[in-house]
Formats: sequence, C-alpha cells, structure tokens
Amino acid sequence: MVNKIKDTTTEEKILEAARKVFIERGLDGARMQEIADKAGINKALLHYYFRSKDKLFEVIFKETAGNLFPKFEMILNSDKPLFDKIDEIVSNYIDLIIKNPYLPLFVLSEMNKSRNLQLANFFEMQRNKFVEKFVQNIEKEIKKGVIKKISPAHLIINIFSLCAFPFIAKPVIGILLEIDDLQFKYMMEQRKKIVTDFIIASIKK
Amino acid sequence: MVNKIKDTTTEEKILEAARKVFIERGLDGARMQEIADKAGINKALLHYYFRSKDKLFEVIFKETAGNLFPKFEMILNSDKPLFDKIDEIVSNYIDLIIKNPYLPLFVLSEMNKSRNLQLANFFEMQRNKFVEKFVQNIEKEIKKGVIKKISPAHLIINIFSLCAFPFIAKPVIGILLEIDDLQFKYMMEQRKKIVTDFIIASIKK
DNA sequence: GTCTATATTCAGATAGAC
DNA sequence: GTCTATCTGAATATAGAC
Repeated sequence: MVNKIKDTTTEEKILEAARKVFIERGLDGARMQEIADKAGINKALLHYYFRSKDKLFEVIFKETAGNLFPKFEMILNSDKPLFDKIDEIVSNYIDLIIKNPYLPLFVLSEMNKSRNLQLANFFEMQRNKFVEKFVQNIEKEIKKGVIKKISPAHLIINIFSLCAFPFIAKPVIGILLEIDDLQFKYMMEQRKKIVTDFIIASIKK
Repeated sequence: MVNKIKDTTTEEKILEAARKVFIERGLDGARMQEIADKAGINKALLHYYFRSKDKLFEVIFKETAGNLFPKFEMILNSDKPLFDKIDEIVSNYIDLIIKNPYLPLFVLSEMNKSRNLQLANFFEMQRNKFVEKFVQNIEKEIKKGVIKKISPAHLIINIFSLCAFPFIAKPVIGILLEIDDLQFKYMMEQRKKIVTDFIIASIKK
C-alpha cells in the first residue's frame, strides 16, 4: 500500500469524530468543541476544513442517510423464494442496526425537522429502486398464490417497523421489560429469527 | 361554571405554547423566544413562571411521556378474547398517534439522550402494570392453545413497533412511497385493520 | 495546516420599573 | 403579574501568528 500508515488524515479524524457526536446528539445538541476534542484538534481547524457546523453536518448526514435504507436490490433480484429474501433482508437489516444502533433515530429525527429541506431533497435523489423491486416481488407472489393478498406498501412498512423500532425505543423497552443492555442485545439477536417467522406466518397461505 | 371565561390563564398559555415548541423541536432545538411568542408574552414571564428552560421542559416531558404507553389495563382486564383485545389496543393506539403524530418521536428522542437521568427515573416510576398484564394474557392463551408459542416480550414489541414506527418514519415513507400527507393519513387509518390482521394471522394456530 | 486569541452572535436568565 | 432593558455565558466563527 502506498497510502501508508497515515490512513487517518486530519480530515478523516474530524469526520469520524463528527459522525459520533452528531449521531449521538443530533445537529442541535452537538458541540463543535466536543467534535474537536474527540478528533484531537481545536475548533479553528474544524472551520478550516468544513467552514461551518451546518456544512459539516451536511456531510455526515448525507453519508449516513444513505445507509438507512440499504440497497437490497441484489437480494430482491435473485430467484430465491420470497420467504428466503425476507429472511435475508430482515437478518441483514437487524445486523446493520446492531452495529449502528443510533442510525435510525438519527436519520429519522433529522428528517422530521422540516427546516433543512435540502436533506429531504437529498433523500429523494438517493432513493434507490429497492422499494419498487420489493413491490414487484410481493405482487408476483400474490398472483402466484404463494402469499395472501396484502398491500405491498404496508408489508414493507411492517418489515422495517419490526426491525428498526425496537432500537429507537430501547430506553423505554429497557425500563418496561426491566432488562439491561446485555439482555437487550441478546433479544435483538433473537429477533432476526423471530421477526422473520412473524412476518412469514402472517403472509403465507 | 365558576371557573369562567378565563380558562386560559397565562400559565396555561405558556404550557400550551411550550408543548408545541418542545414537541416539534426537542429540548435542544426549542427556543424560549419562540415559546414566548406563541404564548403572546415575553421571555421574562416564562422565567417568572417556570424559572428555567430545563424546568419548563421537565413539566412538558412528564405530562407527555405518560401518554406514550397508555393504560391499557382496562382492555386487558376484560374477559374478551385476546384477539379482540389486540384489536382494541392497536386501534386505540394508532388513533392516539394520529392525534399526536409527534408524540413517539419526541418522547423516544429525549429518552435516548442519556443526560437527564431524571427522565428515565420518571418513566420508571410511571411504569404502569400493563406490560405485566399483557404478558399474563399472552401466556394464558398460549397455554390454552389459542395462539402459537411466542415470546410475550417480542410480541408486545412487535405490536407497538407496527403501530408507532410509521409515524416516526413518515418523512422517509413519504419519499420512498411517493405519497403526500393526505395519502399518508389515509394509510394510517387503514393500518388499524391491517396491523391487527397482520398480528393475529401471525400468532393464531 | 495548525495553533492561540478574539470577535460575534445568540439564547437563557436577571434586574428593576410599572 | 407583566413589561423593557440588560447581563452573562456559551457556542460558532474568524484573524493572524507560526
């Protein structure tokens, strides 16, 4: 590798720090000072690299928002049975969120603050075609009589609700179910199978 | 009524304004100035009544958080079949959120900011016994053989995920499904039946 | 590119008149 | 109780030396 030991340039250190701070605290709650501290530099340098807090945030949001709905086209394009595809999507998605537990709340929170119309626009552009593909898959299986008649849109919403919501509600779930972080993580691992089964049981004829 | 025309005291006007602003923008994003403007008074008066932004927020959060998981004991205590109870809970809950679409995101966002341990404590105290009751209901039906063997905790999580998540994800759903606010609202009305059916189909033997 | 020091802006909070 | 005016502190942003 020519591009050597210094795989952490200052810019990358800033981005890494900003990612953590913004995702944990949101745009409003984040402090440039904390980002600077985490990156091991000073505030002035942040502005040297990214000009303003908003600009820096934009970079982080754009790179992050794209991950919220990953490109499942590959899975959907295969000729496996629909149930296998759902299994794969659910498992992959829950795994993704286990690795980035703050991801859904971060993106959805910021999307809900309607100022920054830019963000919505960006999301629109990013819209990959997986929903379309998913709808086609579902409609085909309904026609074939493999699954019940169900609105594809609602089914897709159901799938992602079941995967993502528990992580958003984690603190509340912890209290209501009286479980600690470790038990929570264990439950989320379980959910890969439980959610898949739940969905399939519901739609299979 | 003795307690007359003036059912909007200054304090109530402040609370109403604060509710709107905090719920829409969160603690960090809210501005005392905006609350004062909405209440038709000035900032000084806010402090006269509530001393600080944090104190005012606490009042709003506490009154709001109690609504996130309503007291479904009455429903659960009846002797109707479990499926009817689920139907009622789902319908009531979705209706509740339709009326307060920002409620879930507001409460869950603030709960996720771990500073303000007080909030978590409060939630703990508020914990009504509906989860316990719900678990008992489910376990009984499993024993009776009415529904499949399923983890009650996961089932409860599933139910609330399916109800609440779509509202949190509304902006994203709007973009991905290319629907406007009216269509969204219509979908959410539909969901009362769709979610109930989805759940029951999944657990019935 | 990176730092220290400083400017600027903004928002929460208080003082004091009425 | 309610207001205007002001203070204070915090956070973003910039100037300028190295």
